[in-house]
Amino acid sequence: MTSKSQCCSTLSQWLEPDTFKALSDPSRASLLLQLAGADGPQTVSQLAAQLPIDISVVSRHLKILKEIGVVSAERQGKEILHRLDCGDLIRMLRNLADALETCCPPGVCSIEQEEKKS
Amino acid sequence: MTSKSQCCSTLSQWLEPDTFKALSDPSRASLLLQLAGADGPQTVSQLAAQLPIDISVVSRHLKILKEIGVVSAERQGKEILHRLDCGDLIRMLRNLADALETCCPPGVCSIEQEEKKS
DNA sequence: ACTACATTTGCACAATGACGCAAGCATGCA
DNA sequence: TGCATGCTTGCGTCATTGTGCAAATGTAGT
Repeated sequence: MTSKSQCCSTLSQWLEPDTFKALSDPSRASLLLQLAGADGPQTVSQLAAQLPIDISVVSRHLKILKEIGVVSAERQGKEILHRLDCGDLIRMLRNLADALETCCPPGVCSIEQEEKKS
Repeated sequence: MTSKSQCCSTLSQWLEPDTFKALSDPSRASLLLQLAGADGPQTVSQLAAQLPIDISVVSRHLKILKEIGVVSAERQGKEILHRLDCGDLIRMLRNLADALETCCPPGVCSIEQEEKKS
């Protein structure tokens, strides 16, 4: 009923632990960076060649990234091409930022509220 | 030199595994929601009372949330008041969203690129 | 059908992290 | 100084997860 409980439900909607967990591994972050930096879709082998981990591990990491929808894959002959597909992630990040801003605007949740610091 | 490598460095700047790791735990997400829903700063005891975990665990979770700067604390007598302080997080989320959008605009990284689907 | 290449899966192991309990530390009050 | 209250830290335990190797699966070409 209050705007507090309102913003809280909106916030919980975007505070998805599973998505954050998928992004919390350094190897997976490196994979995302590689995909972002490449000028075309990349095979598992190509991605594994740039990382100090086994190709089987890369395969598993890519599976996790596909599950949260930031990477999409497409078979092409013997190879499987991977590319970034982060439209959903971008929307989620912006919605979360908006929800946080609504929940705790500057001067309400931060200390500056009463200290008027500096 | 290319816009690809440019966006890639910007992206890596905001793809911080530690921050995501801190947000990837359900108990910590609950704590953030509680802080967002409360109308004032909360003590450790108050927060622990709403969760099915020991107060010592809550204390540790709050420490992690303080380390990434989404929660700030202030001693008041025997109690320690916690509040959301998510300005930095909001900025990080928006910067990451912008970096992702620059790196992989619709039609470049997603499959729609060549399929022009539907 | 056989072979070569690309990827995934089963298995074992080590590292990490969440958890509860008990003890320790800090603050305020009698 | 002694005691009660609020929080943090040390320690042991258990579940999860990242990892490599080897075997299995899938695909294309001979």
